[in-house]
Amino acid sequence: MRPLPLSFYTRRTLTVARELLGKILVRTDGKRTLSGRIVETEAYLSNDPACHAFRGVTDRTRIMFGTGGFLYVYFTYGMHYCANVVTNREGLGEAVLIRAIQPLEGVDVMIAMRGKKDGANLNGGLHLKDLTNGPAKLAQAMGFTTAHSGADLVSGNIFITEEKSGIRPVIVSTTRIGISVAQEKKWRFYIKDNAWVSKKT
DNA sequence: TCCACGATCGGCT
DNA sequence: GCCGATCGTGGAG
Repeated sequence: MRPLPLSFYTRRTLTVARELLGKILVRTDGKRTLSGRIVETEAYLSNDPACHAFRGVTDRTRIMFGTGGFLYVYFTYGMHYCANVVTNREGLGEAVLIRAIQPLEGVDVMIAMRGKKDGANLNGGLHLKDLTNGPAKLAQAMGFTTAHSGADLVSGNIFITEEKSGIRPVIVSTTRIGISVAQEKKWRFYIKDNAWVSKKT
């Protein structure tokens, strides 16, 4: 299980957003490993008014202006965290939002992180598909907060790796969710027919 | 300083 | 389908 190399991230953001689909997002502490297959992403570009980096460098967005291959986590709506992958070259300010993953390893831990009881039968109102089918949900399940913003995805214990099968997923591209500007750009990508993709379209 | 708003979610109708 | 929670961020003053 090797992290994707820096060269994966330092390409065009739309390319990275598509190619992240089917890859495995991993967080490990040496004891437990949490992982999930990335099934939905959104691209945010430097000339894009919906992008956090659009208005230039701030304390929050500084990491986006570095080189690709780092994690960017932001806090929103007073209660949620969302995880992004910084892409392309230094100085641009581009990233890919990870919108949904299909849980693989550490499902019991993810359920606990999501604050629901009884991982055995999921009868507490939490269905398995609701565990990580949204950007704030997967961040909570993986335990990502702003403390992890800036994490090095190439050499750290949070990383992305190739799927073993190497199967190329069927990709759908459509408009992004939850933005008030640049709504026409079809920069949301997801794996067709995957149950973990977020519902809204 | 102040203040409007958000790359969301879950509960309620 | 609608609405409230809840607070960091950044643009305005």
